Amino acid sequence: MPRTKGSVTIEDVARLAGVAKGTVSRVLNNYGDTSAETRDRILQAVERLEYQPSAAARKLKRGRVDTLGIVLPAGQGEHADPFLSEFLDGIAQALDLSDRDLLVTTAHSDEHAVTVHDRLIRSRKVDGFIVTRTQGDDPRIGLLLQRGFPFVAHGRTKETDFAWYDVDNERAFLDAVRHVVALGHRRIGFLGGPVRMNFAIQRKAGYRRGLAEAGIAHDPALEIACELNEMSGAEAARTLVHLDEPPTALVCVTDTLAIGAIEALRALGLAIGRDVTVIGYDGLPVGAYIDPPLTTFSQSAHAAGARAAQMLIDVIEGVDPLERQELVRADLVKRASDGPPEKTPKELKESLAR
Amino acid sequence: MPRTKGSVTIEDVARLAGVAKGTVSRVLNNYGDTSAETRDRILQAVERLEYQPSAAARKLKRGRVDTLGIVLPAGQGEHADPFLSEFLDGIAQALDLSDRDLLVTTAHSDEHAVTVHDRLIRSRKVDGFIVTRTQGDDPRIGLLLQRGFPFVAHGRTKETDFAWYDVDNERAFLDAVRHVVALGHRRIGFLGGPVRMNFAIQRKAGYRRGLAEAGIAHDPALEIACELNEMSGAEAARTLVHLDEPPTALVCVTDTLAIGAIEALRALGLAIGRDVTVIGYDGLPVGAYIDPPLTTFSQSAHAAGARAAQMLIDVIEGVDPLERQELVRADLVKRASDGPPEKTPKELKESLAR
DNA sequence: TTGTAGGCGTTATCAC
DNA sequence: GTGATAACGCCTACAA
Repeated sequence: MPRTKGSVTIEDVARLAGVAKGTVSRVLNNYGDTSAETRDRILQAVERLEYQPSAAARKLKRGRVDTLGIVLPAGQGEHADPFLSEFLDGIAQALDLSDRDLLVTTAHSDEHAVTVHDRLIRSRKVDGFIVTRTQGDDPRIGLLLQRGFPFVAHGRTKETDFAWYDVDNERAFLDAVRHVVALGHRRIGFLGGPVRMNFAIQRKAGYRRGLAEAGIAHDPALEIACELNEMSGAEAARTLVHLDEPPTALVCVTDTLAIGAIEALRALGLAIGRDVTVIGYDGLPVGAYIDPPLTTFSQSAHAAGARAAQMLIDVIEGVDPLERQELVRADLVKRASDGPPEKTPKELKESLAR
Repeated sequence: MPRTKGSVTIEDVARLAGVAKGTVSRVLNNYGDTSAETRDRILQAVERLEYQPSAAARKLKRGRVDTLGIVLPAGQGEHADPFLSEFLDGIAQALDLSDRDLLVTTAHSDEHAVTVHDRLIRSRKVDGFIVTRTQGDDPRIGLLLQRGFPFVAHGRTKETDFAWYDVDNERAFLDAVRHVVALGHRRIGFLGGPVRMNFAIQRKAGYRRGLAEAGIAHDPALEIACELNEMSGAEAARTLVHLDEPPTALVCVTDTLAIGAIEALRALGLAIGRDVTVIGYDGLPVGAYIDPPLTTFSQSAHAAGARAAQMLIDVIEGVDPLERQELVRADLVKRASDGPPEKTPKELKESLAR
């Protein structure tokens, strides 16, 4: 039976240093009222025994565990979400600087996610949560607000009275449309996301604003709501390109959709960046390795994770959540999947007919 | 009604049920010596108050936290390792079934990794570790063995007296060489990994065995040790292809290297799968989206994570670690980056000279 | 400046 | 069967 081998307690340290455990505790927590001499003696004992306070005992007394929690969507069909990996890495990096750790759990549905958050709160395993992929009306956030439990959301929701870190989605898609319009496109398709996702709503708004700004009439046929996987993107691209007046540019709500679209269009013999322009969003590393390399908007998942973690730490330490709301811009990463339209929609249509 | 403040304790439940807290505890831990009547009354109170035991207090008494730990390499240069993401997802899935959680930390060097493991052990935040990317001589495993702390390694080391889950790396690379030999290749390059990594050593052994089996003389110039990123793979590919007698097939120790190699070779105007065959290893989803889709060996990182987690749980619960050692096979995932050589090495060389 | 003691929420060992 | 009560390891008033 593997058991925790004789872990050193504060008692051991006290004995070795010849003081009471209370004194050891005070030194370790920087009360500053201990004499330099005993202080040194205690620290030396700590060093020698390699003493570290038990997280559990400490928690019991102080009510903090120095652990942040995150509940991820369980991997759908073996494919881990690359955005989340980078986001996690960013969190871990920020935590490393603050001697805190990250508890990771997964959930396979919205209700399950709420259950898991609740369990973690009640078992007091974490001090706060980072919530990702927020929805317009998010039950997790509802729970957290109701419980008064610290958290930071990556992305806003309808209600916004809490701490969040978000990308200016609307602005990014406005910029995307401006970009393709500047290239000469007038017929611009939009591969959107599930309507319950808040970011999908915001990005669609940006797309429409871009059209309006350029004086292009909005055509509902050019907007498709997709699931967030390649297949869905491929399907949507095929649908759009077979319209009577197909778009010469596709603005996609995520890189994953864009990659699926590119796959499908190439299979139809179209030259990406010349026959059809495709623009993604996320700045995933994968994007650089597909053919042609994907032009996209990048929000640095890594930076987002790191910043969200730090914001959460602040909130846990008592900062007003409303003082921790940050909106950042996504930047265009110009690669090779965009370019001036070499065909009119009509010519595009004809080239497919052959 | 769940109150926002002051979490429910066992005391609250006891009071509501009109019993002593000891009794509540016994019911909750299935001692089975309680009368059916009080049992029901207690469970009802638990339900009503939505009581959940405090993990910290429980830990203090029982010495278990129901939390597994993993220390990941900190993301190098913004690129999260896709293998690890899937591995994590597998762990999470297994844990979901057992009401345990996963504590994730990162380390930016080998020594740091040891420090972090040590800190986690001493602060008793986890019951055991999953160790990934083992090295031939691994300091983390040294520490864990010395401390007598439960762990499972994904990959073996020199010493193998502990629980591990590993892929038969040698066999996979033997198979890889057999595969390209069967296609007609005789000049076969090897993009290896850092020599301290155990899997790199094993894969190289498989490669050499494959050559020997086919009666092909081993040429040291065809073997290159790379770092595990695209750039390194690209560089190695360029070096090999510019040899006097370049290889017509490249067997790569990871998909990441293979992807880098493909990038570089395509940039030189070579047709992958015809001029040069490239084979990877890992079965990363990305591989399916590059051009051409990467032929690779798949070990299902997801399955590995799930299995490793379950093995660790077994070990924590007292199973002899030596009874938890598993070797699995990696299977060839045939896509389109391999094929019969259309050029001899000499012709390949000439086509590059132009 | 330092020692003593009570309590955080559980579980386990006693009595009854 | 069930109720007290003593730990578990730490922090922190309070006393000395």
